[in-house]
Amino acid sequence: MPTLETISSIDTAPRHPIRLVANRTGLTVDLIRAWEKRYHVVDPARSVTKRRLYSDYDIERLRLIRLAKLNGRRLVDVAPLTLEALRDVVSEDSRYEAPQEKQTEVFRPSWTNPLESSDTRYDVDAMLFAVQTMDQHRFDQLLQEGLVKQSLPSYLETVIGPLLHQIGESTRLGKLRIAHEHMATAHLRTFIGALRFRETYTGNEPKIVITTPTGQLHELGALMVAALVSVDGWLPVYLGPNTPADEIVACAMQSGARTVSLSLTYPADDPRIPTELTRLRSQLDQKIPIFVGGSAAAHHYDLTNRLGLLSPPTLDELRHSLKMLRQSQIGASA
Amino acid sequence: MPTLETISSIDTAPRHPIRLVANRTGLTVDLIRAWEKRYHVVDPARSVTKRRLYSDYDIERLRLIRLAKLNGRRLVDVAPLTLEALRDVVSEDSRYEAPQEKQTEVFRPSWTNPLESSDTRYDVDAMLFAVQTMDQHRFDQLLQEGLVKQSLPSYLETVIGPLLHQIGESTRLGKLRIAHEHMATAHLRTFIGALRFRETYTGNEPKIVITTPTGQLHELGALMVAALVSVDGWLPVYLGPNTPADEIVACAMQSGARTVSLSLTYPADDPRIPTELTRLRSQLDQKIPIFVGGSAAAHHYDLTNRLGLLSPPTLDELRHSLKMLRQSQIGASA
DNA sequence: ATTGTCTGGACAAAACTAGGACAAAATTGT
DNA sequence: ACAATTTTGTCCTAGTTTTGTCCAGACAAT
Repeated sequence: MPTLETISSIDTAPRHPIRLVANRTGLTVDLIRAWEKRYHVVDPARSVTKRRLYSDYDIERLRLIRLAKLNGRRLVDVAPLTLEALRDVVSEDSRYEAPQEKQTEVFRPSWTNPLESSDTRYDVDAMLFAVQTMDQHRFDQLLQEGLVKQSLPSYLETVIGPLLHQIGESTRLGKLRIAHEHMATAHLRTFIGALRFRETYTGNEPKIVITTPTGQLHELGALMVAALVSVDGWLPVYLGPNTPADEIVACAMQSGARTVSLSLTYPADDPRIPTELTRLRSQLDQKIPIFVGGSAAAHHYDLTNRLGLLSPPTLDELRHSLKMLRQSQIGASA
Repeated sequence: MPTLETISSIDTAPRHPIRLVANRTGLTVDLIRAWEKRYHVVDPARSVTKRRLYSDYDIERLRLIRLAKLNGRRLVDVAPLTLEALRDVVSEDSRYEAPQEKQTEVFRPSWTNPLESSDTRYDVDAMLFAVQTMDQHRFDQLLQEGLVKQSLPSYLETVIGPLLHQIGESTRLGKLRIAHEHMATAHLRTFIGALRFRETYTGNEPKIVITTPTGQLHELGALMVAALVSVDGWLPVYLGPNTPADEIVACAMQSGARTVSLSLTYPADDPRIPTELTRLRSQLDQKIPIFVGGSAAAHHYDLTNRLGLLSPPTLDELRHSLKMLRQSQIGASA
């Protein structure tokens, strides 16, 4: 069984000099010594000539204590804790607020430079094949791999979007069974749903209500939007599919959302769409813009135009519009 | 499980410095002190050097008072309230346009289960409260916290199950809006969906097809089963909701599944249920047992009995049946 | 011989406390 | 509608505690 052990076994053999510990933990050499002197945070072994020798265990502890301090803990309180207790404390704290240390954006290539289309087409084909053979593990693996190759926005636009389209088409043409489509959809629902929790939230983000109107049961488009906007510092209030206009209004008011985004896919000509959109626009504060997207949005161009709804043709344009909106509304903070 | 603590009701032990409280509540340090000075909003313990030390209880109070203020309450009015009274106030406010009168005991559930400890009831209450106030972050946090306190199976049975039930009931009674239910459902869909990926798979697990039959659109019950069985070494082939019998059969055959599990919730008396179940049983290899569960399974007791379907009344019994099944088939094949 | 680590102590910056000042915002009175 | 009053968030000062950095002289490592 090929597993990588990270948690349980940490080497307690003392061997690292203090300089290395400083580099790994982000603390200064002086500080490590001061902590030891004052609070016995660690008790490193010594070489024959009294040099401090730290174990991996010590390093992990120091790392965690530093994080705990960033979250507002006092050294006195965390110093005597065991490694496990420290882990608990840090993870508890991190659930409340984003860690002060912003993640380095090294691995986020610009979304203006998406991968070669041939690459992504290959990816999508491989995914379709995994679906067809009901190889869930492979499917998941491909999804994960595709994600690390590029930024989340471009991934959504160049991989997930086309994949959804292909799955729909293939099912319609009989290349995939309904069961295949179901499995893929269920899997993607979990996968995309988890994407927005890759971001950390501070609580100050402007909110955006995301859903689909009554009659629209396909939620993956809306979910993609939720993942997308969370990258740009919005907090999605995601309601799933099939939400009546009244409820969207109530939700927007209660949550204090700045805007609303709807996704339309199937059926494209559902007669409830005009009714619901009209109702929504009339009941919602005029200062709150409404975005309409999805493959069926084009069918309602006249309507959205007349109601003053915004329908950016691509996810990229949606992002751009949201950025503009955010800049124009720098104001009250709770 | 390193340390199991009695965190269930809020800890009153003073230990947090003011900085951490500020981080968690979103208030400034100055403000916390000002509130204490003027209205004795909290009365933190002191360290030997007069530093303020706050308890979790204090933090929760401050959090709620902040929410109450955001809803327009005056500090004078809310300052002397107890935690419970504060909850009621905030909950009432957050209902936005509440024409209904004194339903102050909103979330003292009439529904009680002897197996359920007061701990988990408290958890579920807190979750419902988070849903009602549309505090997604808090909701997620509570879900995560609840999970680390116990094993996944018991968590599903004692927390998630009752939570789903309560959300359904509260919505039916008008205590929650549809928007609240949607938000909670969407969030839980992501959360529960991710649970089964906590397990590692070797590829040798027996497979189980999990879905709901045509007409049953609620998938969370089925998803819970998927998470549950993955703990016991099954590989769920999860198809989402609303799968026709033919497709279930095709999926079971292609994937080589050993068994099938269906979840029935709403509508309980859908006429398609007997049709679909009968069709499924007749087309599927008789050696493959079919499990039927969910709150509506009881409505079809006669039918399931007649068809030879298994309907374990609890998740625990389902687990047990699956274990038996697995043992008997391992013996038979090897 | 140069560089790094050790101990112990000194010192400065940051964080906290108490009390109070002040202005913006909300509420009340006219 | 306007002014007076109250409420509320922020800021200031001055003294204390906590925490990070620096220094000096001795010794060790390369």
